[in-house]
Amino acid sequence: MIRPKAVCGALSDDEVGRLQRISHHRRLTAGAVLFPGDREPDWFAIVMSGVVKLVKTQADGRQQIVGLQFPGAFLGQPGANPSSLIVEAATDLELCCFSKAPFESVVRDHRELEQSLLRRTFDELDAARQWMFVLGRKTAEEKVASLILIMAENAATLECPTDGIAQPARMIKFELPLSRTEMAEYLGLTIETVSRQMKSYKSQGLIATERTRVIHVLDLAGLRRVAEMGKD
Amino acid sequence: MIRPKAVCGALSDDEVGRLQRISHHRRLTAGAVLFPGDREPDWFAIVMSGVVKLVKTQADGRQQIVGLQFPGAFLGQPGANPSSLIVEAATDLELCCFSKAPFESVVRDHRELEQSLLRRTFDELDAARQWMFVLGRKTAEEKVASLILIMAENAATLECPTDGIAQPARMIKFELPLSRTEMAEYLGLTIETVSRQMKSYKSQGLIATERTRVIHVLDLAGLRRVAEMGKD
DNA sequence: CGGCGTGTTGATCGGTTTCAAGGAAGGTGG
DNA sequence: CCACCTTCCTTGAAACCGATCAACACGCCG
Repeated sequence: MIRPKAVCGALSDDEVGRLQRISHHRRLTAGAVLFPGDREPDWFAIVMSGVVKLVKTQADGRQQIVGLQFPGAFLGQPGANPSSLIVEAATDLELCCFSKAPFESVVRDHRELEQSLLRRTFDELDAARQWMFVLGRKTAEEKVASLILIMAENAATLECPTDGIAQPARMIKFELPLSRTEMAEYLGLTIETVSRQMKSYKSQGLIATERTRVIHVLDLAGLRRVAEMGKD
Repeated sequence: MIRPKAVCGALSDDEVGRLQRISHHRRLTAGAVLFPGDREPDWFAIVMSGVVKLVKTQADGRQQIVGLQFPGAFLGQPGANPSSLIVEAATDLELCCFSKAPFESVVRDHRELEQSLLRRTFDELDAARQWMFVLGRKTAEEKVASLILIMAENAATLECPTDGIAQPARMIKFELPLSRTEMAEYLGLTIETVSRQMKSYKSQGLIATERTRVIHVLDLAGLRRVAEMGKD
């Protein structure tokens, strides 16, 4: 259940009911574009399952993924200036969608929702800044490890919502929601460098892989160490 | 006058009056630490003049500036989870400060203020993501040019609040609020690389400098071109 | 004058990109 | 079921950009 993680976690049951009445469920397949980024979106959504990527592109074709949205995340910025951001399904997706006008009217009637939105946006901002550190100051080796850790953390909280990745004993195994290309676009690297780093972790016994997309984290502490300070 | 740019731009005169009654003016000198980042701040502020830097640091000493706050910006995140961010005066500063409890009570009574805060935070998030593109995908040459452009834009809007940097004819001259070290920390580069790029722009006739801190932008369009796609 | 902080310049090194080729997985049609 | 194709990923060699190391210049202040 993802309600407690989503914006609606701040609401009472009957308020959630009102939201549900104006919501509609939607399924999308990987690669689908939710918001093309060139016009004002007229709807919002909560991610129920799957992963969404936020992409900045430049005329010459360079792309940078500037955010990933996991289940529980809110898509769209009610009342904000439009931002040129392409929002795309990284995996198959389940969404809980709201049309612009009805949702905004619910927000008007429920201040807690707006506050929840503000808190969530502060968290997003913090995550973005954390990632700016990764982009600006970490080596390729540290970057790729950092990304795997984020994915592992997400996978762990999805399976076991209470305690995240805390308990050390459990085996961590999950499917990467990103292709090598997407990993590179998130990390500010090339796919070749990503590939080489993955190989290096494998030979160090930190991870193992199945079919390139399924990751076993064999040495979580070791991976953390690498993500923080490279091979030293 | 910076009121229209700040959060209080959304308020009526007497509401601004109420804010003013709970505010106190503060001056700080460059280098002063506003929030050390290790404990919950118990106050907020609006930047009246000067530039504030937001810094992420790691145990091994690596630092990344993850945001700059210019006049009109709001400091602090009412109701957010604490984030480990060091907030520091890049230049001498004038602030309009609010204690936590009184400000939050004004926010409770004035929803427009909260909405304004949300909109502002969406804008911050957008700026952070824009900068993630710079950090992840731009070359050193493009990075430094991008930074100079941001500074120029800010300087222009400060002098002439109405129209930003639009008019092409006017001479743009301003003092850099950042040292070479800080520029490097914002760009994910070393000071040497920043220095070399500046030299290169000078020899290309894009900029001129006085005493290393005062910049004349001689060819704004050229600088924009370089910031977007390097020397091609 | 000498010392210190800040910025510049030069030489060299190394990590990452680039370029190029090969391999594995999955889908399609015969 | 297999040949073929396409896409994604891996691997290798070479080139290059930015980092590192080191020395020097400049302004400032005691």
